Amino acid sequence: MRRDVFQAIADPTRRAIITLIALQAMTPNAIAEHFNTTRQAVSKHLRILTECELVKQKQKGREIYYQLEINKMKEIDQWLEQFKKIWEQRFNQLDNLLLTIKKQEK
Amino acid sequence: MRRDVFQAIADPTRRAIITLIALQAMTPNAIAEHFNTTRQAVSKHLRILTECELVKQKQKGREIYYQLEINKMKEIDQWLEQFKKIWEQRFNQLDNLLLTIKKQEK
DNA sequence: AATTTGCGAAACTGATTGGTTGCGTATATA
DNA sequence: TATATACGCAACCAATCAGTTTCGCAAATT
Repeated sequence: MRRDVFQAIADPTRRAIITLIALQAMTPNAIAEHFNTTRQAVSKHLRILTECELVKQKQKGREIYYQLEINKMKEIDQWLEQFKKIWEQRFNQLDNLLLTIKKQEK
Repeated sequence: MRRDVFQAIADPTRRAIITLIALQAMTPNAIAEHFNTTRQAVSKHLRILTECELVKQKQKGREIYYQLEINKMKEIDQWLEQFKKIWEQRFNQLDNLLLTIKKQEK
């Protein structure tokens, strides 16, 4: 089963959860109250986020706090790196890609 | 139906296609030859990529070249911005988030 | 000790997805 | 003009997914 960071952030609810717990670890119930959804639904999202190591659990009595593994978010940034090179290059210099396409078009 | 950039890059094949056409516009057949898949499968991915405006078509006779809309990739970067602030802050200063959690733990 | 609360896990369901096959159309070539 | 090629689109199928319901367990409260 594919379960990586990109799969994790594909879902808007999961992105909202990530943003929510980025600054403050929270329990599934607390997260669910922020959206219009049930604890179980949130719990499922959290499981996916945990599986791909975007989120970490912290047991505190019978409560479980979920906190963002911010370092994992860097993976997305690293993947974007290759495109950043392209768009920065375009900003600074002649647009080589368009030139290539123009040539193909004769 | 949710069809945004994040949904688009969730699929590994689509990420590969994006990387492939980033520097060089290509036809569906040419793309398919790069992977072990059929033109139709690639075509479906391209349709999704087109729908969320990550990719643009360029008709050239009976061939259709697909080219990456690199500007759209910036949207992902913009979303990451909020987390970049956090991880840079952590690198430079005291880790406020962990402090908060520690406090919660008494 | 009994009840409530917070939670994960499993079972189920309807929606969505990725991929294949087949068809129709337009361009190129013979 | 007949054939081959490049392609999009629609139909189909098996796999997966998101969300709900139900259950059981463990910690907290009474």
